[in-house]
Parts: sequence; C-alpha cells; structure tokens
Amino acid sequence: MSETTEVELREKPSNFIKEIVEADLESGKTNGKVHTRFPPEPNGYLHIGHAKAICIDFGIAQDYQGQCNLRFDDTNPIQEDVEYVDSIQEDIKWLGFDWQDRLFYASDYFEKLYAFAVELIKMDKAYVDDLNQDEIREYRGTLTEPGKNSPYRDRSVEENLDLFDRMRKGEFADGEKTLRSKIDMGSPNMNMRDPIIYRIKRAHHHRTGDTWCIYPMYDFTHCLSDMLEGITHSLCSLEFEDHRPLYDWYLDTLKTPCHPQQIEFARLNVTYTLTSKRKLQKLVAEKLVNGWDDPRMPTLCGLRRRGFTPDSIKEFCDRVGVAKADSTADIALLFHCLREELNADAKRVMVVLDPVKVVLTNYPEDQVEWFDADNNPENAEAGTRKVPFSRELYIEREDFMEDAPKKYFRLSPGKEVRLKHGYYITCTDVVKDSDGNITEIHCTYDPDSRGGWTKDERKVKGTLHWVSVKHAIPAEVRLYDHLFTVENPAKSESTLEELINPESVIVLKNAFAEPALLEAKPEEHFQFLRNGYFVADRYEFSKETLVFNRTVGLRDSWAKIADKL
RNA sequence: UGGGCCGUCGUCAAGCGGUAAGACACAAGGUUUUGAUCCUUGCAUUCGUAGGUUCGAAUCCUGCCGGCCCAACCA
Repeated sequence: MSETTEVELREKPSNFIKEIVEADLESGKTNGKVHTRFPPEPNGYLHIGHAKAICIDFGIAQDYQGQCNLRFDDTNPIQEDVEYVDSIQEDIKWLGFDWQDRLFYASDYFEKLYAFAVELIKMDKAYVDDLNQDEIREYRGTLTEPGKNSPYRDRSVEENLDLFDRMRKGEFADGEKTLRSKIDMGSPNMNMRDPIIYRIKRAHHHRTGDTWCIYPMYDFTHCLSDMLEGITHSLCSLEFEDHRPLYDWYLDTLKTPCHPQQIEFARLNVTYTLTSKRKLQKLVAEKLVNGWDDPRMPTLCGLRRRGFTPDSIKEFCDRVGVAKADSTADIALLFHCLREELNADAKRVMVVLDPVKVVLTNYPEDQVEWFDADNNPENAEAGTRKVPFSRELYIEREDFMEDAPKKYFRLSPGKEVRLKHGYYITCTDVVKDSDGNITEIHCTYDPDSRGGWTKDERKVKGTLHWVSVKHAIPAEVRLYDHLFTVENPAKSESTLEELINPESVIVLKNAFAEPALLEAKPEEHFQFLRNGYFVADRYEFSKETLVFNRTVGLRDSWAKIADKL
C-alpha cells in the first residue's frame, strides 16, 4: 500500500496551486469543494499550450474529487465561430477529459450580466460614457502618467440607467457609447482606470444571434461567470495577474454570494514551435502548412494526426510542471514521453523506406518461407505474426555501403549481416547501371542461420530489416521534422516563411511494407523496425493506399557516430 | 521612466533557516536478432548579484542587475 502511494507521489509532484488548494480545503474556505473551469474563447484551435491549461484545470479538479466545467468565453462575436466550439470539444475529449453535463457559454449569462451592470449603475459604480475610442485612449493616460476623468463620469444614476437601457435597445450607433466602471483614473494599474463593461457592437453571435447589440467585456464577464458557476479556483495564465484586482473589484462591489480565487501560472512554450494564435492562423491562411491539422502543427488535432497519443501529451504536461517562471520546455521531452509510451505499446513491423534490391543467389528461385516475428519484444502478450521470405528482397539503401568505415556494421562487400527473423547473408557482388547507381546487391545466404542465429554462435553485429519483393505492399510514408529551423521562432526577426524548415515534411512514395500492414487501421501506431514510430494516417490511410506519418524517429546513436566520421 | 510578476545545471523543476531532489538533454561504459529498449556511471562546493541578520541562508532583510506582462470598445 505505502509503496503505491510513494510511486503516485513521485509521478505527480505537487505545485504551488495544489498547495493553495490544499490550504483552502483545510481551512474550509470552499466548504471542502474544488471546482475549476477551462474557459477557451472559440476563436481558434487548441494547441499544446492549451493542453497544459487543460491538464491543470481538469487535473486539479480530478486530484481533489472536484469538478471542472468547460465554458466558452464567447463575448466577442466578431472573432468567434461554431467551427471552433466543435473542434475544441473534440480535442478536449480526445485528450481524455470529461466535463459531463457542465458545458457552458458565457453568452448563457448575458441577461444576468446585464442585470449586474444595472446594479453597478444603481450603486453609482458605473456610468455611460460618450467618449469615442480615441478619446478614451487619450483620457486613459500612460504607464507613467495618470489618466483623467471623462466629462461624462458624473452623470446621474437615472440618466445612466436610461442611457444604458437605450444602448441595449439599439438607439445608438456602434462605438457611440460605452458603459464604464467607475474606479480610479489615477490607478497605477491600467486595468483599474475605469475599464469598459459594455460596448455597442452589431455583430451576429454564434449562439444569441442578433438579440444583443451590446456585449460585455472579458473582465466583467469572467469573474461573474465563475461566480455564477460556483467556481472555487479560477486558474489562468500570468498575463492576467494585473487583472486580478479588477476581478476582485467586480465581485466585491456587487457583494456576490461567493468569490472565486484567481490564481495565475506560467503558460507553456515549447522549443521549435509557435503557440501564438495569430501566427498559427497565418500559417494556415498563407498555406505554409496544410491546414490546422497538418502533422507539423502544434495544434492538438495536428499532434493527433502526427501520431501523438493523448497520454504522452498529458505526461509531458505533468513533467513540465506548474510554476510562475516564464519557461520554454524542450520539445525533446515531448518526444521522450511519446517514445516511452510507444516503446511499450506499438507493434513492430518491417517497412523499407528507400528500397534497394537484394538477390540471394543461392536461394531457390520459387521458394517462400514464412517466419514467425514477434510483434513487440517488450511485451510477449503482443504475440507474433508471419513474415514472408524469398529470393529477392528489399533492404534500406542506407544499409549498404561499398566503402564502409570500420564502425559501420551493416552490409558491405564481403561482410555478413543478419536479416531480422530471417537468415545471415553475405554480400558477394554489386550491380550498377550506366550512371553508377546501385541497382542490385548480390548476396549468398547461410541455410544454417534460419531464424537469424547459428549453432556456432558466431558474432554478427549488424541486423537489417527487409521486405520480400514479391510480397511487398507499396506505401506512402511522410517523414516529419521540426516545422521551424530555429529554436525560438517567436523571437526571430525573420518572416514565418523564412523560418520554415524545408525538410519539415518529406514524402516517400516508393516505400514497401510487409503484408501484415494491410490489416492496419487509421490512427494505429507502429514501430517500423529501426526507423521510428509511425501512424496510419487518420484520413488518407486505406487498404488500397497505405499512408503512414512518421511521428518520431528512434534514437539514433549511429547518426552521431557517422557525424563524427 | 508607473504598476505587477519572475530569476536554482543546456532545458524544465524540487527546495518553505540545518548545509543543492528528480526529469529531459548531454557524455562514457555494459546487455541486445531493432546501432532501439534496458542497465550502470558522470554531469550546480553552488542557487542573478552585492551587502546584512544568524551558530547556520537558495531559503529572512536591503540595495543593485536582468527578464516577462500591462496604455484593444481582444481574451
């Protein structure tokens, strides 16, 4: 018992948010309840950065037997769309989190929010302002100079009530008036300089249609929505720290029955990737990638199509931790989490990406042998499959070298290697075309090495994967790499186009797979022996056309040695 | 230059006054029918910096330096 507890503690380390939550639980502040929320604005696709927020919001609730709501923060109809509310839900579900029946929209509260605004006016804590956008900016002051009061700040409660009512009725043009909080134009915190509560905006809303022409602002909406839902801990990213006094001001001023606590943590950045919504949008709009779910995109749907698993992403977020220091996690950690899972789970299979033909000159012309191959050496329960062997085979072009350095222990003239699950073969001859390109490699096989070993236990260092020519299934394989050439594309001066890694995707159309792959299903993960982890493409894979995406390569210590040669 | 926040190994990150966890990365060995996996070992006399308090400081205090965020009718 105590052992498992220790293991669990080690796997899920604590963090400052949990410490606060635990203290609140102990003091009884929240009546023993933990209730969080994930509040995306439906104006873009979820990405790896959101995954961290999702893991924290849903994870904290889970850890303390609480609940987490999904709430769309849809107060700005101009940039929001149902396309996004659908994709966001799909992505969160895919990650494995469940909001049960608690799917909410800030727009559900528009009527209540309006009533709260009226309340504020009655308390003389809000007023209708006639200043236009430029004037508001001028009156706001700067970072170092205080702002000054609007000439409309002292309107009577009655006049404000009337004006606000008429704002709602549509008597004024867009931008003509705003409802503002009456706080302090001299505050060193810009957010407290009479922040706007409502603006007039005639835009079609994805849920409320055209019933409203005024829409509430984030700060006003968010704290009250949290309050309405009985949220205990409102977790968000660092840039909202300055907004906390305002979050608290609305709730305090309106004397709401409960007062959620906003806690801020550092958002996640990852090397070689971008998480700016604007820039991701640009990549898609300018067709620098093939859509939001391009396997090179850091979007959840992109990572999914690339072959990442939900668990590997969640593990990554757990391992990155939760803190307040700005940070950029190494993408190598994400890949590590993925390999760790796939090494244990993925079925091994042989696929030759860049084929060259091998002819076994002493192997009977029409003979075919079916060898048993284990599906996963890490897991005997994964069973075995049959792999056909014959006189002509494909091997990887890079597994043969005419003038091989000493440390190269793959195939070269006169050298013996093992064909995985097959036989030992020795290279006897090389056939080339008129341009000097290798077209065939002639070898002899040792009949006593059937299955890939011999009684004399002679050392054969190299082991190659292969596919029988007459049984080979053509396949398309897409190799993916970092989308950007630089570690921190967000900080670069170059344009996105200049930063794109020209080798971020390489399409191989001449790959050959062993016949077992005919049974693969879209989104099934494999380890192509000695090559890496691949996934059958979610959309384009079929029995007729095999399409695989490389999720991540295997660690390659030979590449490091070769680099030094 | 006003306000808020942050500075512990290349990257994340524990640490909460008692003498620097862990992970990834990296390096060196060993096992291996995947140059994979796995295993072993190494990797911060030092915590942005300078003082101070203390028997004792990464942890407390003060100054300085560096970074991030805020002047949308965005969230």
